[in-house]
Amino acid sequence: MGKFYTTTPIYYVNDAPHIGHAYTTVIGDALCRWRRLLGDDVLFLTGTDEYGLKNSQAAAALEVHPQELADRNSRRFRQAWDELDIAYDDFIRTTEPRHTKAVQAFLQAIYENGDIELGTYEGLYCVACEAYYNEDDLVDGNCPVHGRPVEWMQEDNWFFRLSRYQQRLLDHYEAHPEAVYPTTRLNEVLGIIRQGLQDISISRSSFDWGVPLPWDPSQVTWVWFDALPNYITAPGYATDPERFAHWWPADYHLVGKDIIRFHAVYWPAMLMAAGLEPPRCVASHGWLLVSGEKMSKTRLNQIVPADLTNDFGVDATRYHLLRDTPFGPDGDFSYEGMVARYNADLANNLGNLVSRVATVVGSKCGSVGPAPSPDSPLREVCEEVYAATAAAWDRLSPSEALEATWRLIRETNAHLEANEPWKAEPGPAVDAVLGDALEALRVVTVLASPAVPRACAEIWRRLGLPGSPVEQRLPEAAEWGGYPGGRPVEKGAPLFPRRR
RNA sequence: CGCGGGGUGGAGCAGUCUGGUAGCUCGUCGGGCUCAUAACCCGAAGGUCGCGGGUUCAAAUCCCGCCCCCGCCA
Repeated sequence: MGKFYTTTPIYYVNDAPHIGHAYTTVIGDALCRWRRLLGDDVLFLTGTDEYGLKNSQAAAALEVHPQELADRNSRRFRQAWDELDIAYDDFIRTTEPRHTKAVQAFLQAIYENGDIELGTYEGLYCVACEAYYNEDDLVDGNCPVHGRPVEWMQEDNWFFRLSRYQQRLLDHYEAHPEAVYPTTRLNEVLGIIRQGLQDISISRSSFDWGVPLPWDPSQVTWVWFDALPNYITAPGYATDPERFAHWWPADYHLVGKDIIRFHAVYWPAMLMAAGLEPPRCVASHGWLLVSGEKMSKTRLNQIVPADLTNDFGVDATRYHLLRDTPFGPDGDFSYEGMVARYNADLANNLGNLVSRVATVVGSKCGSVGPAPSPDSPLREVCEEVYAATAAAWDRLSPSEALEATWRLIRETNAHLEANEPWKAEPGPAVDAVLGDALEALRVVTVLASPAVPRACAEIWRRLGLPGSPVEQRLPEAAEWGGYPGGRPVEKGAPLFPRRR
């Protein structure tokens, strides 16, 4: 089995977690859970981005030290992920010593390769963006993104010679078109590169909340140049070369479409400049919109994960994020949509199937689950469903993976309907039908466990199976006939009570 | 201006690369079932696939033009 290293962006700590952050993180978590089922050696990394002018200013406004604000908000992200059952392997904070060490080694390597040089930067600067603007980019003299006044800034800065990497990046993407996903984003990235790359200023002397440049401690590293290397810090760059060699390059950097430029243009060039391999794939998803609008603090339309987990539960929240929005385009989140999806897929299909099977096993089999029949018509469905589910996860399409898995639930409902075991006298025929249903549920429970881990563990238990779904290994665990029979089956309360 | 994406039954999507009965989920209507969380199953209605040309025996699918929506240009 292979290694599988996947990252989420590290989240900026001047903001509280909302479902946009949760969306990326849940996708990464489910994907990694899937790979663990396949037996892969998995490293799933998330964390927080804590340096930079914005954090410094946010802290000043609260009259606390930036580190204190970072501590406070980083904890909020951890809590949010705990509440969503995110099984990260490492949670990195850019203010940790291990990261400082890695960033400085990384910068030094690029510096020694001659791709960081001194220059002068002056211009109109938006503090919120931490970026300079041309005058004609401004809207009414204000930042086009934030609508706030810009400031005239001038500094002697260190520049990364990004312009030297234009051709190498194009060559890289020609050789590895799979390195940006989906293809529409690759086209966008190629467009950005072909339009010409400018050298970028990577240091700041105007404030000190950042990683000092190793050769010029009067300057701190620009926040993006410090943030991106978190992906190499965690697997051990500059601290554990052997471990780093095992994990790098990353298999997936999951990112929102707004930061594709940083991840698919700057970051690969930075890695090349430091003599490292670029990531295997930068996978960019769209935004979760709320009523067609981007979530933002100023619009006050942010939805925090706890709003949903308190109301619907952890599994339902995870399921909705994974199932409702295809990976790639923007998706629109709505409460109504979530209720509809919850009722249709979780309550009416999965939850109700568990209930009806358990009830009939109770009345016809004395609550002892019979074994499935080897030649069940569901057997072929099960094989097709596994193949489709696995293929969908492989192409980073959780919504399709779940859609595929749910087909087995529908077919099982139909199979029960066709045989009506509740009408028949107890006996081998009834046993076979119910054994088939139990077996289908067993497979569903394994396949759906990356998305809805709690419910799947509970169903597993109610079926009388030993261990838990996460201990199973694919593809064997999806092969027909794994339900042993003779196990006590428990009815239990509805897993997903119908809403409204 | 340029670059990229999108426009498919009431809603949300797939199909477009590799032309050839337009598929899925939800919703609606009719029927069945009454084991189950008024859930489940079967069937039906509903689309000139943004518009106009072209290529072809045949186009949602290829080509040309246009309209509308969105994103990128930090």
